[in-house]
Amino acid sequence: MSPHCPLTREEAADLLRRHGITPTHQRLEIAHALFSRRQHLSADQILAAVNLRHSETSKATVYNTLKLFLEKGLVREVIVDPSKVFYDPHTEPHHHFYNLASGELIDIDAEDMQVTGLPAAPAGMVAERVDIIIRIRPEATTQTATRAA
Amino acid sequence: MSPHCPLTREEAADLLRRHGITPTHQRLEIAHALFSRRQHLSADQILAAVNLRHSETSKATVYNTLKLFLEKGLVREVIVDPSKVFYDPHTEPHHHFYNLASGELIDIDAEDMQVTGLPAAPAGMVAERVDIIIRIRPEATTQTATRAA
DNA sequence: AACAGGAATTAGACGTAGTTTAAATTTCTG
DNA sequence: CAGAAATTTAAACTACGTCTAATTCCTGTT
Repeated sequence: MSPHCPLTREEAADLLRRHGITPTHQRLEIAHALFSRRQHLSADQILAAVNLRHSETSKATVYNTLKLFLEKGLVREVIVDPSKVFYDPHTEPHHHFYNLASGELIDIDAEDMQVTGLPAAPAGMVAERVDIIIRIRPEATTQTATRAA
Repeated sequence: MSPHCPLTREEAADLLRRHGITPTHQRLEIAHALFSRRQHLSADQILAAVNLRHSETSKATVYNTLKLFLEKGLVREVIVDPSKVFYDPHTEPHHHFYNLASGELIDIDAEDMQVTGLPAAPAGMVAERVDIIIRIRPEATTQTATRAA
Protein backbone atom coordinates (compact mmCIF):
# COMPACT_ATOMS: atom_id res chain seq x y z
CA MET A 1 0.00 0.00 0.00
CA SER A 2 1.29 3.45 -0.78
CA PRO A 3 1.98 5.69 2.22
CA HIS A 4 -0.65 8.41 2.02
CA CYS A 5 -0.19 9.94 5.45
CA PRO A 6 -2.65 12.41 7.01
CA LEU A 7 -0.50 15.23 5.60
CA THR A 8 -0.06 18.68 7.05
CA ARG A 9 -1.31 21.94 5.56
CA GLU A 10 2.26 22.65 4.45
CA GLU A 11 2.50 19.38 2.57
CA ALA A 12 -0.93 19.87 1.03
CA ALA A 13 0.00 23.38 -0.15
CA ASP A 14 3.17 21.96 -1.64
CA LEU A 15 1.26 19.23 -3.41
CA LEU A 16 -1.05 21.79 -4.99
CA ARG A 17 1.82 24.06 -6.04
CA ARG A 18 3.67 21.16 -7.62
CA HIS A 19 0.57 20.60 -9.75
CA GLY A 20 0.32 24.24 -10.76
CA ILE A 21 -2.56 25.07 -8.47
CA THR A 22 -2.63 28.19 -6.31
CA PRO A 23 -3.27 26.90 -2.80
CA THR A 24 -6.20 28.85 -1.43
CA HIS A 25 -7.85 28.18 1.88
CA GLN A 26 -10.80 26.35 0.34
CA ARG A 27 -8.64 24.26 -1.97
CA LEU A 28 -6.53 23.18 0.96
CA GLU A 29 -9.62 22.15 2.87
CA ILE A 30 -10.82 20.09 -0.05
CA ALA A 31 -7.39 18.57 -0.67
CA HIS A 32 -7.21 17.70 2.99
CA ALA A 33 -10.60 16.00 2.93
CA LEU A 34 -9.54 13.90 -0.04
CA PHE A 35 -5.96 13.04 0.82
CA SER A 36 -5.98 12.60 4.57
CA ARG A 37 -8.56 9.86 4.62
CA ARG A 38 -7.86 7.35 1.92
CA GLN A 39 -11.30 7.21 0.45
CA HIS A 40 -13.41 7.75 -2.58
CA LEU A 41 -15.74 10.64 -1.93
CA SER A 42 -18.56 12.21 -3.88
CA ALA A 43 -18.77 15.99 -4.29
CA ASP A 44 -21.60 15.90 -1.81
CA GLN A 45 -19.54 14.11 0.81
CA ILE A 46 -16.64 16.47 0.29
CA LEU A 47 -18.90 19.46 0.73
CA ALA A 48 -20.19 17.98 3.96
CA ALA A 49 -16.72 17.04 5.21
CA VAL A 50 -15.30 20.48 4.53
CA ASN A 51 -18.16 22.28 6.25
CA LEU A 52 -18.44 19.93 9.19
CA ARG A 53 -17.80 22.54 11.88
CA HIS A 54 -18.70 25.90 10.41
CA SER A 55 -19.84 26.41 6.85
CA GLU A 56 -16.97 28.00 4.98
CA THR A 57 -16.93 26.60 1.46
CA SER A 58 -19.70 26.78 -1.10
CA LYS A 59 -21.03 24.07 -3.34
CA ALA A 60 -19.82 25.93 -6.44
CA THR A 61 -16.29 26.06 -5.09
CA VAL A 62 -16.28 22.35 -4.34
CA TYR A 63 -17.33 21.58 -7.91
CA ASN A 64 -14.91 24.13 -9.36
CA THR A 65 -12.06 22.76 -7.31
CA LEU A 66 -12.75 19.13 -8.09
CA LYS A 67 -12.80 19.94 -11.79
CA LEU A 68 -9.52 21.80 -11.39
CA PHE A 69 -7.91 18.95 -9.47
CA LEU A 70 -9.11 16.59 -12.18
CA GLU A 71 -7.59 18.66 -15.00
CA LYS A 72 -4.31 18.93 -13.15
CA GLY A 73 -4.16 15.19 -12.58
CA LEU A 74 -4.44 15.37 -8.83
CA VAL A 75 -7.51 13.18 -8.61
CA ARG A 76 -9.43 10.78 -10.80
CA GLU A 77 -13.12 10.41 -11.43
CA VAL A 78 -14.67 7.04 -10.79
CA ILE A 79 -17.90 6.50 -12.64
CA VAL A 80 -19.72 3.49 -11.29
CA ASP A 81 -22.96 4.86 -9.93
CA PRO A 82 -25.44 6.57 -12.22
CA SER A 83 -26.39 9.00 -9.49
CA LYS A 84 -23.03 10.48 -8.54
CA VAL A 85 -19.37 10.70 -9.42
CA PHE A 86 -16.69 9.61 -6.98
CA TYR A 87 -13.33 11.33 -6.71
CA ASP A 88 -10.31 9.18 -6.14
CA PRO A 89 -7.14 10.66 -4.62
CA HIS A 90 -5.19 7.64 -5.81
CA THR A 91 -3.93 8.37 -9.34
CA GLU A 92 -1.56 5.50 -10.02
CA PRO A 93 -3.08 2.86 -12.33
CA HIS A 94 -5.54 0.77 -10.40
CA HIS A 95 -9.02 -0.65 -10.59
CA HIS A 96 -12.03 -1.05 -8.34
CA PHE A 97 -14.36 -3.32 -6.55
CA TYR A 98 -17.73 -1.63 -6.29
CA ASN A 99 -19.96 -2.88 -3.51
CA LEU A 100 -23.45 -2.66 -4.92
CA ALA A 101 -25.03 -3.03 -1.50
CA SER A 102 -23.13 -0.32 0.34
CA GLY A 103 -21.85 1.88 -2.50
CA GLU A 104 -18.31 1.43 -1.20
CA LEU A 105 -15.29 1.42 -3.51
CA ILE A 106 -12.19 -0.68 -2.88
CA ASP A 107 -8.94 -0.22 -4.78
CA ILE A 108 -7.27 -3.02 -6.70
CA ASP A 109 -3.63 -2.51 -7.56
CA ALA A 110 -3.14 -2.66 -11.32
CA GLU A 111 0.22 -4.39 -10.96
CA ASP A 112 -1.45 -7.54 -9.71
CA MET A 113 -3.54 -7.85 -12.85
CA GLN A 114 -2.90 -8.58 -16.49
CA VAL A 115 -5.26 -7.95 -19.36
CA THR A 116 -4.40 -9.68 -22.61
CA GLY A 117 -6.15 -9.58 -25.95
CA LEU A 118 -7.06 -5.95 -25.60
CA PRO A 119 -8.03 -4.91 -29.10
CA ALA A 120 -6.32 -1.86 -30.55
CA ALA A 121 -8.24 1.38 -30.44
CA PRO A 122 -10.12 2.19 -33.66
CA ALA A 123 -8.17 4.08 -36.34
CA GLY A 124 -7.16 7.58 -35.33
CA MET A 125 -7.96 6.92 -31.68
CA VAL A 126 -5.76 6.46 -28.65
CA ALA A 127 -6.68 4.73 -25.42
CA GLU A 128 -6.59 7.19 -22.60
CA ARG A 129 -7.34 4.81 -19.78
CA VAL A 130 -8.53 1.30 -19.07
CA ASP A 131 -10.97 0.98 -16.20
CA ILE A 132 -11.90 -2.33 -14.68
CA ILE A 133 -14.83 -2.38 -12.30
CA ILE A 134 -15.85 -5.51 -10.46
CA ARG A 135 -19.34 -5.15 -9.11
CA ILE A 136 -19.71 -7.23 -5.98
CA ARG A 137 -22.54 -7.94 -3.58
CA PRO A 138 -23.15 -9.88 -0.37
CA GLU A 139 -23.15 -13.63 -0.96
CA ALA A 140 -26.37 -14.45 0.89
CA THR A 141 -28.63 -11.85 -0.68
CA THR A 142 -29.40 -13.63 -3.93
CA GLN A 143 -31.44 -11.68 -6.42
CA THR A 144 -34.67 -13.31 -7.48
CA ALA A 145 -34.79 -11.67 -10.87
CA THR A 146 -32.34 -14.06 -12.52
CA ARG A 147 -33.94 -17.17 -11.07
CA ALA A 148 -37.35 -16.15 -12.33
CA ALA A 149 -36.27 -16.27 -15.98
CA MET B 1 -20.76 -10.40 -34.89
CA SER B 2 -23.95 -11.90 -33.55
CA PRO B 3 -26.94 -11.81 -35.90
CA HIS B 4 -29.31 -9.27 -34.35
CA CYS B 5 -31.62 -8.76 -37.28
CA PRO B 6 -34.11 -5.87 -37.50
CA LEU B 7 -36.73 -8.23 -36.01
CA THR B 8 -40.46 -8.15 -36.63
CA ARG B 9 -43.13 -7.22 -34.11
CA GLU B 10 -43.91 -10.93 -33.77
CA GLU B 11 -40.33 -11.77 -32.89
CA ALA B 12 -40.13 -8.88 -30.47
CA ALA B 13 -43.34 -9.97 -28.73
CA ASP B 14 -41.92 -13.46 -28.46
CA LEU B 15 -38.69 -12.18 -27.02
CA LEU B 16 -40.58 -10.30 -24.32
CA ARG B 17 -42.81 -13.26 -23.48
CA ARG B 18 -39.81 -15.56 -23.17
CA HIS B 19 -38.48 -13.16 -20.55
CA GLY B 20 -41.76 -13.08 -18.65
CA ILE B 21 -42.81 -9.64 -19.86
CA THR B 22 -46.32 -8.89 -21.10
CA PRO B 23 -45.82 -7.41 -24.55
CA THR B 24 -47.72 -4.15 -24.64
CA HIS B 25 -47.68 -1.69 -27.49
CA GLN B 26 -45.26 0.69 -25.75
CA ARG B 27 -42.92 -2.08 -24.64
CA LEU B 28 -42.76 -3.39 -28.18
CA GLU B 29 -41.91 0.07 -29.46
CA ILE B 30 -39.12 0.38 -26.93
CA ALA B 31 -37.83 -3.13 -27.59
CA HIS B 32 -37.85 -2.36 -31.27
CA ALA B 33 -35.88 0.84 -30.78
CA LEU B 34 -33.25 -1.04 -28.80
CA PHE B 35 -32.96 -4.30 -30.72
CA SER B 36 -33.43 -3.30 -34.33
CA ARG B 37 -30.56 -0.87 -34.43
CA ARG B 38 -27.58 -2.36 -32.71
CA GLN B 39 -26.74 0.57 -30.52
CA HIS B 40 -26.34 1.82 -27.01
CA LEU B 41 -29.06 4.32 -26.29
CA SER B 42 -29.85 6.57 -23.37
CA ALA B 43 -33.38 6.79 -21.98
CA ASP B 44 -33.59 10.17 -23.63
CA GLN B 45 -32.68 8.84 -27.04
CA ILE B 46 -35.11 5.98 -26.68
CA LEU B 47 -37.91 8.36 -25.79
CA ALA B 48 -37.09 10.43 -28.86
CA ALA B 49 -36.81 7.39 -31.14
CA VAL B 50 -40.12 5.94 -29.99
CA ASN B 51 -41.98 9.23 -30.43
CA LEU B 52 -40.35 10.20 -33.71
CA ARG B 53 -43.57 10.37 -35.73
CA HIS B 54 -46.39 10.97 -33.28
CA SER B 55 -45.97 11.12 -29.53
CA GLU B 56 -47.36 7.90 -28.10
CA THR B 57 -45.16 6.89 -25.19
CA SER B 58 -44.48 8.89 -22.04
CA LYS B 59 -41.21 9.51 -20.28
CA ALA B 60 -42.42 7.56 -17.24
CA THR B 61 -43.17 4.52 -19.37
CA VAL B 62 -39.76 4.59 -20.99
CA TYR B 63 -38.07 4.63 -17.59
CA ASN B 64 -40.44 1.99 -16.18
CA THR B 65 -39.88 -0.25 -19.16
CA LEU B 66 -36.12 0.07 -19.16
CA LYS B 67 -36.04 -0.85 -15.49
CA LEU B 68 -38.25 -3.82 -16.22
CA PHE B 69 -36.09 -4.96 -19.13
CA LEU B 70 -33.07 -4.61 -16.88
CA GLU B 71 -34.58 -6.76 -14.11
CA LYS B 72 -35.59 -9.40 -16.60
CA GLY B 73 -32.12 -9.53 -18.09
CA LEU B 74 -33.13 -8.24 -21.49
CA VAL B 75 -30.74 -5.30 -21.47
CA ARG B 76 -27.72 -4.12 -19.54
CA GLU B 77 -26.85 -0.74 -18.14
CA VAL B 78 -23.59 0.81 -19.21
CA ILE B 79 -22.31 3.41 -16.80
CA VAL B 80 -19.54 5.44 -18.39
CA ASP B 81 -20.88 8.95 -18.50
CA PRO B 82 -21.73 10.82 -15.32
CA SER B 83 -24.67 12.51 -16.96
CA LYS B 84 -26.64 9.57 -18.32
CA VAL B 85 -27.01 5.81 -18.37
CA PHE B 86 -26.79 3.87 -21.60
CA TYR B 87 -28.85 0.75 -22.27
CA ASP B 88 -27.19 -2.08 -24.08
CA PRO B 89 -29.28 -4.67 -25.93
CA HIS B 90 -26.28 -6.99 -26.04
CA THR B 91 -26.28 -9.10 -22.86
CA GLU B 92 -23.57 -11.65 -23.53
CA PRO B 93 -20.30 -10.88 -21.69
CA HIS B 94 -18.52 -8.06 -23.43
CA HIS B 95 -16.75 -4.81 -22.77
CA HIS B 96 -16.62 -1.32 -24.24
CA PHE B 97 -14.63 1.33 -25.93
CA TYR B 98 -16.00 4.70 -24.90
CA ASN B 99 -15.25 7.54 -27.26
CA LEU B 100 -14.79 10.55 -25.01
CA ALA B 101 -15.10 12.96 -27.92
CA SER B 102 -18.36 11.69 -29.39
CA GLY B 103 -19.91 9.77 -26.51
CA GLU B 104 -20.13 6.70 -28.71
CA LEU B 105 -19.85 3.17 -27.30
CA ILE B 106 -18.28 0.28 -29.20
CA ASP B 107 -18.57 -3.35 -28.11
CA ILE B 108 -15.57 -5.56 -27.46
CA ASP B 109 -16.21 -9.27 -27.42
CA ALA B 110 -15.20 -10.72 -24.07
CA GLU B 111 -13.93 -13.92 -25.67
CA ASP B 112 -11.06 -12.06 -27.27
CA MET B 113 -9.79 -10.89 -23.91
CA GLN B 114 -8.25 -12.47 -20.86
CA VAL B 115 -7.93 -10.95 -17.44
CA THR B 116 -5.54 -12.67 -15.06
CA GLY B 117 -4.65 -11.87 -11.50
CA LEU B 118 -8.15 -10.76 -10.64
CA PRO B 119 -8.20 -10.72 -6.85
CA ALA B 120 -10.95 -12.66 -5.12
CA ALA B 121 -13.91 -10.67 -3.90
CA PRO B 122 -13.72 -9.67 -0.23
CA ALA B 123 -15.06 -12.18 2.30
CA GLY B 124 -18.78 -12.78 2.04
CA MET B 125 -18.98 -11.09 -1.34
CA VAL B 126 -19.51 -12.42 -4.84
CA ALA B 127 -18.55 -10.76 -8.07
CA GLU B 128 -21.63 -10.03 -10.09
CA ARG B 129 -19.97 -8.64 -13.16
CA VAL B 130 -16.62 -7.43 -14.45
CA ASP B 131 -16.77 -4.34 -16.62
CA ILE B 132 -13.85 -3.15 -18.67
CA ILE B 133 -14.09 0.30 -20.19
CA ILE B 134 -11.43 1.67 -22.48
CA ARG B 135 -11.76 5.40 -22.78
CA ILE B 136 -10.48 6.53 -26.15
CA ARG B 137 -10.10 9.85 -27.87
CA PRO B 138 -8.94 11.25 -31.22
CA GLU B 139 -5.18 10.98 -31.64
CA ALA B 140 -4.51 14.54 -32.76
CA THR B 141 -6.35 16.35 -29.98
CA THR B 142 -3.77 16.04 -27.24
CA GLN B 143 -4.72 17.37 -23.86
CA THR B 144 -2.40 19.97 -22.42
CA ALA B 145 -3.18 19.19 -18.80
CA THR B 146 -0.81 16.24 -18.52
CA ARG B 147 2.07 18.00 -20.23
CA ALA B 148 1.80 20.95 -17.86
CA ALA B 149 2.68 18.84 -14.81
C1' DA C 1 -72.58 -6.41 -23.87
C1' DA C 2 -71.81 -4.99 -19.07
C1' DC C 3 -68.77 -5.09 -15.60
C1' DA C 4 -65.15 -5.84 -12.06
C1' DG C 5 -60.37 -5.81 -11.04
C1' DG C 6 -55.66 -5.83 -11.80
C1' DA C 7 -51.90 -4.30 -14.76
C1' DA C 8 -50.00 -0.65 -17.52
C1' DT C 9 -49.64 4.08 -18.83
C1' DT C 10 -49.68 8.91 -18.12
C1' DA C 11 -49.06 14.09 -17.04
C1' DG C 12 -47.06 16.66 -14.19
C1' DA C 13 -44.95 17.62 -9.83
C1' DC C 14 -40.94 16.60 -7.56
C1' DG C 15 -35.86 15.48 -6.01
C1' DT C 16 -31.24 16.00 -6.78
C1' DA C 17 -26.46 16.25 -8.95
C1' DG C 18 -24.24 19.44 -11.21
C1' DT C 19 -23.77 24.10 -13.94
C1' DT C 20 -24.12 28.94 -14.72
C1' DT C 21 -24.18 33.72 -13.77
C1' DA C 22 -23.13 37.89 -12.00
C1' DA C 23 -21.63 40.01 -8.07
C1' DA C 24 -18.56 40.19 -4.15
C1' DT C 25 -14.22 39.13 -2.12
C1' DT C 26 -9.55 37.97 -2.01
C1' DT C 27 -4.96 38.18 -3.86
C1' DC C 28 -1.37 39.94 -6.56
C1' DT C 29 1.46 43.63 -8.53
C1' DG C 30 3.22 47.90 -9.21
C1' DC D 1 -3.03 52.28 -2.02
C1' DA D 2 -4.97 51.65 -6.80
C1' DG D 3 -6.24 48.53 -10.23
C1' DA D 4 -6.37 44.10 -12.32
C1' DA D 5 -6.79 39.29 -12.15
C1' DA D 6 -8.18 35.27 -9.84
C1' DT D 7 -11.20 33.07 -6.62
C1' DT D 8 -15.35 32.41 -4.16
C1' DT D 9 -20.15 32.86 -3.56
C1' DA D 10 -25.51 32.73 -3.38
C1' DA D 11 -28.98 31.76 -5.97
C1' DA D 12 -31.13 30.71 -10.14
C1' DC D 13 -31.15 27.24 -13.37
C1' DT D 14 -30.77 22.69 -16.21
C1' DA D 15 -31.29 17.91 -16.83
C1' DC D 16 -31.82 13.12 -15.60
C1' DG D 17 -34.54 10.41 -13.24
C1' DT D 18 -38.46 9.28 -9.72
C1' DC D 19 -42.99 9.49 -7.71
C1' DT D 20 -47.89 10.03 -7.36
C1' DA D 21 -52.42 9.73 -8.25
C1' DA D 22 -55.55 9.44 -11.82
C1' DT D 23 -56.79 7.19 -16.13
C1' DT D 24 -56.75 3.71 -19.62
C1' DC D 25 -56.28 -0.90 -21.13
C1' DC D 26 -56.83 -5.82 -20.84
C1' DT D 27 -58.89 -10.07 -19.41
C1' DG D 28 -62.16 -13.09 -17.51
C1' DT D 29 -66.97 -13.60 -15.80
C1' DT D 30 -71.75 -13.44 -16.06
